[in-house]
Amino acid sequence: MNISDIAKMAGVSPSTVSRYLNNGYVSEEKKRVIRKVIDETGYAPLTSAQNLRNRKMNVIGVIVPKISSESISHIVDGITDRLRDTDYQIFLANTDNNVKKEIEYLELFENNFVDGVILSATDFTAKHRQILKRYNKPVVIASQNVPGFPCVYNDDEEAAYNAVTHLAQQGAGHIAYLGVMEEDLSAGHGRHMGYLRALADAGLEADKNLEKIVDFTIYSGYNGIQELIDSGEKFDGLFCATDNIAIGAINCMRYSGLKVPDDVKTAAVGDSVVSKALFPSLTTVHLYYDEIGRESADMILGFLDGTAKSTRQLKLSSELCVRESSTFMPDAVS
Amino acid sequence: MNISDIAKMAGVSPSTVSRYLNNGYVSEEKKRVIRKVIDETGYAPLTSAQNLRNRKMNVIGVIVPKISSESISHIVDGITDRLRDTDYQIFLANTDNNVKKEIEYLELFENNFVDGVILSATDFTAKHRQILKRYNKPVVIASQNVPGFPCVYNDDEEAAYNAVTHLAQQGAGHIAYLGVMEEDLSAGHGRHMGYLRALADAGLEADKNLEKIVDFTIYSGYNGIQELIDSGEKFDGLFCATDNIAIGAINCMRYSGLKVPDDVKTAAVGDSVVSKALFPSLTTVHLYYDEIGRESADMILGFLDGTAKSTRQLKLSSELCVRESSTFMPDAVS
DNA sequence: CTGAAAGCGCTTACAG
DNA sequence: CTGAAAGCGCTTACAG
Repeated sequence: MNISDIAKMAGVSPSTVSRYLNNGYVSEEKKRVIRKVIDETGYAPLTSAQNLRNRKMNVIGVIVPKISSESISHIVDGITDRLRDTDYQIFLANTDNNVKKEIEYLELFENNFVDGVILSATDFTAKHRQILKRYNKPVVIASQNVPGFPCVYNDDEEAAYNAVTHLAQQGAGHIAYLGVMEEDLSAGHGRHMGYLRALADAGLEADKNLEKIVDFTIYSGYNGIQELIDSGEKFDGLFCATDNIAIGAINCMRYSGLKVPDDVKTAAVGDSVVSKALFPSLTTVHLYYDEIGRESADMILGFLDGTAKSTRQLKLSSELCVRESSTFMPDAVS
Repeated sequence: MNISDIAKMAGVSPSTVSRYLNNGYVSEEKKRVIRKVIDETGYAPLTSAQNLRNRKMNVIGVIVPKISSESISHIVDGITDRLRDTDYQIFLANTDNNVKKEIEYLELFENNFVDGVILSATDFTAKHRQILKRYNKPVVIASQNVPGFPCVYNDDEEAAYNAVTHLAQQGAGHIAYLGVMEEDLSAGHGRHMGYLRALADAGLEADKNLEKIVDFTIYSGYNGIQELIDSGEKFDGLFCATDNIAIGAINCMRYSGLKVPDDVKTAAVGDSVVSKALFPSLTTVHLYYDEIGRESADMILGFLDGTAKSTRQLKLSSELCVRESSTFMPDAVS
């Protein structure tokens, strides 16, 4: 069932059917009969033929490090949302935190499947830069600030700054830091910088012995704070680069007899769904990941339709959510 | 840069280049020179032309209700994993729990983009059935048992049965139920049935007043148990259809002065990442969603390569994870 | 307003 | 082992 069949059944030429389907320079009479035939047959043009002919896929490639991550899935939700009323579909590529896979997809997408790419990388390497320098399709980097390339990202520095400043205001004088590797420009470097700047502005001394680099898991947070406790260092505040790290850390502190927030005021960044439902509920910073997705999609759409000509960077703000872990413990418990 | 350009540069015909790229019935000498040209130019065949010619997309469509859900993302992880070493890519369609969108994608995929579909629906309607009855591509239903159609699913009934039986063994005599709507065959109907069967087998009486239908959110769990408490009904056990419901419920009980597990032994289904890190940690049933993804992908691959000819249903087992919420409260707390 | 023709880039019988 | 030819289904100048 192709366009010629439809044309025959409708008693017109394939050109006319095509015109009906596209621009629509067709007489009302023929429109009627073509519509009828299409309705009856359920005909739909074959996209691969259209793609070949039009050099257009109507698909956006979305490369993400891990789909089973709350932040990533919200980015994807945001993209989906923005693309909803367009003709574009999403082609999702999951790299499983594997930089090699990421590069492969970038190269695959350059000649295939998609009209543009939204890339959420954890680590933007020289190789990334080299490929994107001469990429033949528009690319938007979601959730990371990469100067010189189109990107949409959170102000991680501000997020951390606000959380740590809040801890200081709550009376914490020795605020420990549980973060992730600096190579991660957003969650790693950015939040660490915010932590340091907040300490400085609050007149507190930075202490390398109170800082630990862990990874993104709950367990890693648990172990990280355990080491700190075992080392004998004293702290009355704790800032964690992510909610998951904080969840693990709080759990460990509880089993170690340290009370949150009484002994250790704690805050993190992420505002994951559970952060509100934890006990104590977690003071954390809400990052608008869905906005990142929406704005990234919007930006790529701009490049695709020619509206946006020059490169651009969009930085989004965040919102501190003060909860029990830095303030007070509800009565019911004691 | 197309196959003819490459052919000219290599001094051969396009047919030979094509053969080099595919079957490979080419002399060693020409292979060498073609390889050289391709390496230098970075040429890659245009997929849309191949798609048109071969009537093959090398893409699996994956329709999911919500990507920002832990179980769904694990299904997607599993699919990605199984497809890793094949030529297939994933085309992800996010329906946002909108049945209409689900139908639209199903229809879209019938003539476009993909060779086969993995569908994770919450609600399998008559419309679904009607479309899939005469679908022209293989479809596998992930995470739901739909007799007559290929599917891979959890034994939800068994999962609930084991959890509730465990609560009874821990001494709970009045086990409340916080579940989701029966239309959801898996999380709703299946787990409810398991709950009822477990009560019966434990010699406990089912009590409609101890059952509440809520939705999938933490808040809904909170409110559900609040209503139950307000109604004055007494219960010393609680089974929740999902972890999130349990998280909300436990939180509510805490604020209401009910101790978990001392006053109310609690269990759920899901084994989400946080369930281990909650306080008390949550007794729950681990469902192998990644396995569902892997097996669904495997099944569709079987249909696509012709290995699998007849329809089939695959039911996966689960694993009860006993934790604090049904057993004991660690010392550190009291 | 409409149709015949050409062509997008690829692959695969077919003939040699 | 290799190349010329035909064709996948569509769209868009072009001529009328």
